[in-house]
Amino acid sequence: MEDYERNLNSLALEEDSDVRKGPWTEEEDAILVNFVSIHGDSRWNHIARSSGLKRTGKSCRLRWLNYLRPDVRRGNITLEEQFMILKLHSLWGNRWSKIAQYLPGRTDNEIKNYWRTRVQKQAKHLRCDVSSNLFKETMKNVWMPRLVERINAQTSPPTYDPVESAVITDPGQSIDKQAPVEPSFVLEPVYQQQQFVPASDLSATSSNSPAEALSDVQGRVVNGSGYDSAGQTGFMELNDWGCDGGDNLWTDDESFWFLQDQFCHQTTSYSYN
DNA sequence: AAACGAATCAACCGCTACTCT
DNA sequence: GAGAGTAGCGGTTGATTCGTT
Repeated sequence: MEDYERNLNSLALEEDSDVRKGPWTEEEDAILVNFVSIHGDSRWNHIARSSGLKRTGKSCRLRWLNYLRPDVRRGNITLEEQFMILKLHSLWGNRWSKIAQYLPGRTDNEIKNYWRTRVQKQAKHLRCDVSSNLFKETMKNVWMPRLVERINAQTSPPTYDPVESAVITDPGQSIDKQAPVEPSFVLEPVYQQQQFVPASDLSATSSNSPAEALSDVQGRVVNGSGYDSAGQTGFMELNDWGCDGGDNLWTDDESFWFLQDQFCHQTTSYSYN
């Protein structure tokens, strides 16, 4: 009996040591991409076994979803995406995968990381809890309006080429081929004249869809048909409005002191016409 | 140039929900 | 309806990168 148990344990150890963990190699990536192209992106345990990859199905799935999927977007979170994350998080909380559905190409992992590293960090600086009403109010009344301001301040609208279905940030330069094809929403070119609702209304909305949520604050509804039958939106063609990837609300000291000042005095002095 | 701490993000883990037999 | 297998989600960890001294 003891021998039997010992054998079982050693077998388990063998199996454990046979499973690869840690960073994926290019070779593994290539194998996984190949198998997914043949078998589709489901039945991950089957893919893991039949591909010869010494990975778990779970690991394969994660690698595909977060990295290898062709529509994964790379680069910094844009101001518009930051706004959407704050807005949707205020509606749904830590429902990362749900939030990610409305930020095409962004993964739940990425959004979760963004929240933890940027947003929670600011909360820590301000010595308050992210779940506190005070923090939520600050986000609603200060940070989100601040984001809206900065989005508005971006001056050069992109050219949308319906033929290429891609955003051309500079007509002289190459087209961003990563841009989603056939976006359901396109910001109107006159967005610089958008009228924004008062900051205090930002979370007062009962809207349950991101398109509504966004239009709540933009005042001006974006073009497009909304959601497909699966409830998935094509989102807005918002990326790269002349926003170089480093443009981040949370990283400059000026923002921090500004926010801290606002936070301490609990003033809400924003209004939009 | 080196050392160190902070920030970032890919990957893992545990759990729950769902599907199939 | 029960149980097994699998997919998906959110929390956490740890390796790597970046910035500062």
